[in-house]
Amino acid sequence: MPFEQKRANRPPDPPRDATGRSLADYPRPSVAVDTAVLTVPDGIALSIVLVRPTPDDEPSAGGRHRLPGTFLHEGERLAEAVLRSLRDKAGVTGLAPRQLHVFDDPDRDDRGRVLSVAHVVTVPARELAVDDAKASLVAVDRIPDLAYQHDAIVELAVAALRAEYRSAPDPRRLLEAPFTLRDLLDLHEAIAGSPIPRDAFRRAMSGALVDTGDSRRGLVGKPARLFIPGTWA
Amino acid sequence: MPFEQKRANRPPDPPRDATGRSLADYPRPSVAVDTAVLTVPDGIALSIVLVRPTPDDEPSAGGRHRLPGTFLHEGERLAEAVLRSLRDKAGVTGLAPRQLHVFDDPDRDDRGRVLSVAHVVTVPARELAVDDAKASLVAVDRIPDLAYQHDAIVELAVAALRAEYRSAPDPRRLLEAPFTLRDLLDLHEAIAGSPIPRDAFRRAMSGALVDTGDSRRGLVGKPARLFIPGTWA
DNA sequence: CAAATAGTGTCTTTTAGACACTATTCG
DNA sequence: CGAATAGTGTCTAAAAGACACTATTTG
Repeated sequence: MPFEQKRANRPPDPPRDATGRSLADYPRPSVAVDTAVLTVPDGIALSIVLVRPTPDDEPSAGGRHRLPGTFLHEGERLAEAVLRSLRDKAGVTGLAPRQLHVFDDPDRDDRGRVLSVAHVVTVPARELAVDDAKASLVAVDRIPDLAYQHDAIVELAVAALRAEYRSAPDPRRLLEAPFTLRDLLDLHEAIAGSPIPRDAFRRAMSGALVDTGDSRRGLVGKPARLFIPGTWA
Repeated sequence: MPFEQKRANRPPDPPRDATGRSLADYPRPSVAVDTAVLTVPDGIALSIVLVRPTPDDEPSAGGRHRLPGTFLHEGERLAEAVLRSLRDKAGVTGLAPRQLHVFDDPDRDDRGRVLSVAHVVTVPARELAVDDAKASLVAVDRIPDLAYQHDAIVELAVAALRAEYRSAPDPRRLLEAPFTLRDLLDLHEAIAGSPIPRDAFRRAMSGALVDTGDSRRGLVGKPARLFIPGTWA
């Protein structure tokens, strides 16, 4: 590829600053986004989308799974890049990616200096359509060894989600309202990864929920009341 | 400046990836670091280092104060860039910068696309030597309007520090050990920005402190026992 | 009716704040 | 001694877990 052709893909040279230096004088690393896509498919296990290894991967990936990611395009916001990278692997829209951390290890990628901005998004299972040829859904306590130090991102993502769910009933709207307290308890136990006492949970949540007055019948037993999240979650 | 000379400052072209595309084909934004340097000078007010406006600043700075920052150099880690940017403005070493957030607004800087990675560092007042010609120390509840949306960074930095000090006596080693419980209380009140009940604080902290057996005499009153932080803080 | 699930009442433990008290120093 | 600061004991209120009980459904 001739040099001038490559150059055409670069952003135009920015104006000089007051000291006479252009921003082009500073080295510019490539910037990537990598995203932990979290969901709770069956009310049982907190799970994450992993992209299957492909022959196209660089050697440093070592045939391991990785998180979905992409390079930042020109003029693009980080959140936009995250959503773009997820459209093909899982038909999801309307998400709010949250930043976790910038990984800046110079030797993380074979292909040169790449800064990776790790993100987390949370998706209701009903809205997640994973392309099984490209990716798979794996419970977070069954994660294999990942490429590009993506294991660290998974840890940060899970910790961030757990922290959010400690202070509100359903801050990421994983449940379709209205829901029963049992639905909510199952969700919280899946996210926390540990059992939560039933009655204490009930009272802790009741202040943040609005009783719709309706009920839902199960297979057996007393019908459960249906709630919607209160005003502040 | 001739074109070839500018190019010499750029990083060497990285190798191609498996799809035949070079990383140079992706646009590469400039990357900056901006840092909230927090300290508690007199045991009274949580304060931050602000860089005075200079005639060299770009128009978008609007003559306002800003946080210390710099552009990322070639092959440099983000934390290294943070420490380098602080060496001249405040003679500090041995700090552990923590990332807060990446600001990616495309219009944030006049000079082109700049990603800014916000950081926070916490410095004991005794180790901070602010060059008064370049910067000043301002209490966080007296912050003027800042350039480059740096106000948002200050808020994140203060919130991060407050969260840290809610769970440990002195996680950032702002006090020189050994210290009295009064020293520690004053520090916590300065960071929290609100009064803390004396006796409850005492009992909450006692489990995380080790009594040295020594005391320190004040101007009047009973001498206070001296403590050092326990093993896990 | 029994089994299963939903929901409540009450006890205890823990924690934090309120408040009053004791202890030791300086002038 | 009084003023000032350091440190403790105890009461109360709020929150959380343990546990047992009641309530309502299906089969």
